[in-house]
Amino acid sequence: MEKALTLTEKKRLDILAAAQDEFKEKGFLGASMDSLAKRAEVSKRTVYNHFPSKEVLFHNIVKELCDSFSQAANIQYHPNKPLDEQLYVAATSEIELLASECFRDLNRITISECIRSPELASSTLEHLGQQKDGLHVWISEAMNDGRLKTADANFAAQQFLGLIKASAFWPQLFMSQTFPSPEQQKIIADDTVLMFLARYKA
Amino acid sequence: MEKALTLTEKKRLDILAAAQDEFKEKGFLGASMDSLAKRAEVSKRTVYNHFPSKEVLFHNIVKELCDSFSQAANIQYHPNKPLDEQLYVAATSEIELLASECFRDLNRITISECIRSPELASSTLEHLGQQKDGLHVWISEAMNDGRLKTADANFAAQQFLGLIKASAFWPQLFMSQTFPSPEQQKIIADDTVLMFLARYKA
DNA sequence: ATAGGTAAACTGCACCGAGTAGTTTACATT
DNA sequence: AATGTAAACTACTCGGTGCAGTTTACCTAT
Repeated sequence: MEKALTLTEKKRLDILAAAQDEFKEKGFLGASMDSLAKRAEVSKRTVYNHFPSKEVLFHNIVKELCDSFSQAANIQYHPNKPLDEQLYVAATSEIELLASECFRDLNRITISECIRSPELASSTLEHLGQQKDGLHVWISEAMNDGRLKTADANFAAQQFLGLIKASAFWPQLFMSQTFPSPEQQKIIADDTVLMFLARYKA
Repeated sequence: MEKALTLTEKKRLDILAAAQDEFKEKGFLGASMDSLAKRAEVSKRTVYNHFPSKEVLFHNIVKELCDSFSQAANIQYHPNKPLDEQLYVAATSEIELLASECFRDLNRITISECIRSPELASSTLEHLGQQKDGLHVWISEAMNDGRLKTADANFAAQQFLGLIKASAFWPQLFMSQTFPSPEQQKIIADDTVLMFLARYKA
């Protein structure tokens, strides 16, 4: 079996792709099913054959985007490796996530809707909420190991991510700033680790 | 002249108040002029007597909210006072800003629109963009004074604010978390200053 | 394997009811 | 008589449906 894309399946993918573009451009309310169907080069009726409503289609897009993350990034605590080295890996992989096209797409689509729809916020969060835990657990273990000062590990993780996102997420999302270059990314990662360890290193 | 609110002026204020609620609840696209007029207990015609279009009304709301900040918060660098004390004031006043009802209203109204309308983003930013400069200048002066390690003052200011917003802004905006209690606010401010000085103190 | 037939999917359009921003009309209050 | 009002109205777009006719996919019979 080669590509073996039945026409129906192909149309379905066309619709999903077009819907993603439409929602990304205009948001949920601004998106129009007519315009979306035209984009997909598909009859509107076909759209409704695949998805019963605009909302269902929207949630399909969100779920699809949520699932499209390799979802690794769960750093493991190593008692013997230097802390800065391990944290640098964590920072780099977080920046890489923030830089990835699909993650930025997901946020452009969902975040503005989340302000007025807490259920969407919590469902997306829950749908991909593990990577935050990764860092939190790492910090906990390093604290228990006596290599970091004891403190609120959750709060510390929030600080760590806040340092990164302040330069490599929020400005790009709302002020359409360009994403940091690889050199800038390295500075951000280095400085985040530096600052974090300056505060928490035992 | 006492309160001397002409009936026309009173209606104008009713309309502005109702519009603010409507936009805050439903966003620009979701808001309806009919519902808004009903909210203000005013004929729709009256709305259009005061504001020629939905867009103009929206921009009036945004401008009004922008102007409603006392806009102090511009901390002054004092070569003799302790750094932590001065920074603590800065952190506290930033948190106070983030906590203020009108600032949160402004953000609930504008931020989701900013994702798809860069012009609105830049115009609002410009309309209240000075308080960022305050901290930036303070850090610059402290660096020139030799009391902070020399570094990119802009980046450092971004880190400082990022630490605060990670706990007292973004989670509340998108995940409708409750705002930190005064005790939590104190922890955030303390820890932000602590971390910042651990990294930058000369 | 090829031809033929069937069922499912797609198309394009007309259409529905609801709701939109914005305008006009006709009445009521002062 | 003058002003401001509510209600009706315009011209549209929206999400969603019904339907008639066409295309595709697939299974069967030769």
